[in-house]
Amino acid sequence: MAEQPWSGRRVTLADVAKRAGVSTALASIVMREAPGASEASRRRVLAAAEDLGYRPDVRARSLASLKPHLIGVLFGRAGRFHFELIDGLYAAAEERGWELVLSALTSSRDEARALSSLNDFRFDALVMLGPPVAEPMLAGQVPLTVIGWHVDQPDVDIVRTSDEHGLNLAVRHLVELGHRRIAHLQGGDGLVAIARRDAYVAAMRDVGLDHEVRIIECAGEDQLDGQRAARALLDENTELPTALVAFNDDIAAAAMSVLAQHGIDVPGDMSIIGFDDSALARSPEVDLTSVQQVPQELARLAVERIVARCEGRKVADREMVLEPELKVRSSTGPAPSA
Amino acid sequence: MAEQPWSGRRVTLADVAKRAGVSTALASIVMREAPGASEASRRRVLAAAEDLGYRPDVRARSLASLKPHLIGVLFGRAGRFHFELIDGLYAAAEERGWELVLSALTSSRDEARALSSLNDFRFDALVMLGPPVAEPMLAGQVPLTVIGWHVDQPDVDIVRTSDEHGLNLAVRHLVELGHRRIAHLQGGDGLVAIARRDAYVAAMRDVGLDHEVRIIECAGEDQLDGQRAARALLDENTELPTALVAFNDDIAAAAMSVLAQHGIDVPGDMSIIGFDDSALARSPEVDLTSVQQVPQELARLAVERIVARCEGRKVADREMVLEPELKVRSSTGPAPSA
DNA sequence: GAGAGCGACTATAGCGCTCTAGGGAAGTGG
DNA sequence: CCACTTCCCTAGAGCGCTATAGTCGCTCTC
Repeated sequence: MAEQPWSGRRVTLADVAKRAGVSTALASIVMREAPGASEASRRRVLAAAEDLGYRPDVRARSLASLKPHLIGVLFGRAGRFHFELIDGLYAAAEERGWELVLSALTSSRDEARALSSLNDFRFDALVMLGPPVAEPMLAGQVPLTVIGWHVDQPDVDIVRTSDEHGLNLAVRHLVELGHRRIAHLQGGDGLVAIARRDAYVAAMRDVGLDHEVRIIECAGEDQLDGQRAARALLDENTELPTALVAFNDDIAAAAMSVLAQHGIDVPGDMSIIGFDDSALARSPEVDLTSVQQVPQELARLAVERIVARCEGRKVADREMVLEPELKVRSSTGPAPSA
Repeated sequence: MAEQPWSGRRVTLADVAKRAGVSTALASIVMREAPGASEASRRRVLAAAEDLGYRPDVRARSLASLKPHLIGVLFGRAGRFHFELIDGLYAAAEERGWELVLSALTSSRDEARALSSLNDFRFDALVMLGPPVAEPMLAGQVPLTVIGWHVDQPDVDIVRTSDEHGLNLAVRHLVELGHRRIAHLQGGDGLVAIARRDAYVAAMRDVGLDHEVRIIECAGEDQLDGQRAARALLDENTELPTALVAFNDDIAAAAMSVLAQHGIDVPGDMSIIGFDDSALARSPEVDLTSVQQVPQELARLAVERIVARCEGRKVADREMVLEPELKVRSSTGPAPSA
């Protein structure tokens, strides 16, 4: 009865076919870039589609097709890094004509819930961005790719930046600058935070500074957490480190500003290194030396491998680890001469 | 109970119908809670569905149905508040058997792009969470609801918290405590920031403190922006305000910690009020007086009104404005006696 | 000249569901 | 006993697309 005023009938494949004077089957062939159409009709169909402003209906397409070309994406509260990952996923998926179906993990919506509602779309592969869990349910039941951390389960594809390599670069950079008392600001007790902490410890051992290992724990990975940790460090009244390697850029920047307020010069008195190389680190006011993660690249690799897997191609290694670079900026400098 | 839902052929309505010994039509009636099934068969079908672990295929359902029961959601980089909105939307939609289709707005994926990919799902209503734009495209073409800010266009439903009322509460609370020099920390130049700033100015006028209006601009709405602004304020070397009303909790908390480091006691020397009443404000270490927004409530109202609109019911007012409460905590106190 | 092969196209059967039209059985009223 | 409901229920036609199995001219080969 109440006719929806906004609903002009949608343009369908049949409309396009009619206008181009071909069958819907042929129009379909053209639209999905399948072989079997002559150049002439290909052009005609494409022109008709363009004229009518035709866009295929994802629901119908994925229903009818054997492979829906749908990637489910599970994400948590998106910090900047996660958000850029999503951005990258969109770009990579679009490039291949795949669609993304997002599902959020919130406090009141756990993994099972988010998954089952995603499942109602019948995706053919799943990407998890977070929150980092050690054992994703569904591992092995569906092609699953985890971006950003390591899981032990087999049958899970992993794409991540090497924390080991990143922290190695950071520590070595500092050592080369003459630092020895290098502390780590750990960002909470999440899987990633632990991995980076362990990587820091390993890196310190590598350069023979086991005995200098010093870990300062933050409650979480936000700026406020970094501030509190930095303040706690100053209050400790022990000998200060000459360099700090933080879990991420937020914490590093927050610590930096606390130090500045206490008259501690960066990098004169203390050097600081972040992680992610986010926009924050790159901003001129902060100008933070940081281990670079390239979310677009991680996303691209993840999609590439999902597509490969869905097409039945064999995938070489289950875990792809990108070796990050260290972006050196003005927050690191020579160790103060004792 | 449930089989492995992700391996092998999926359970369809036909399977459920067969097991229950009824037609798919009847099974469908039961599954979508339509009238026209006896209690006995209703129970039988439900049991069969449960046994098989059946979940309807959203694609097929929304394809076949006249109203897909799909709500498109456009969101930007989600801060805590946005994320809680999404959470609330899920809850409200689920309650009514509707589905959400999320689409992210990123730097490289503008409104048009995000919309057209959403459009491929043929949603029947759209919710925008951000970024706040003054004139959403698609206004009037599709039932559109904007959560959290005001737009002038007709044909757009609006659900938001009253900034006017919120800042009025904040200013009045401070005035009652004896404050006169009340400044505002403006969070960037977004639509919401401007609205809150104007609301602050109006509130000051209301209490006859026009001449005390003082606005401190932050570059954005993050904690770091708040820190910088607070530091700039202290550096100004002018008479300090005795109270600060911030754009949001993040900025307020950041300012608070800067003040603390400068030996300025909160609330002894200066009172601070935030906005959102986020988890941050509620945390015991921060314990910030804040204007409360209830994202779940905003989300619920939005969904309610979308459903109403799609069912052809008339909707009373185009704009719903929730009057927030002020949550008083320990960051506000009597003005220091001059 | 009969078959075979090939490229370009179409007919049509689904995909998993919704929903209208209608069927049969039981209940009601004259 | 025959309408006429009412209540359950089912058949079957789509929704917009994909994909398989053709059809239809051709050219090529022996």
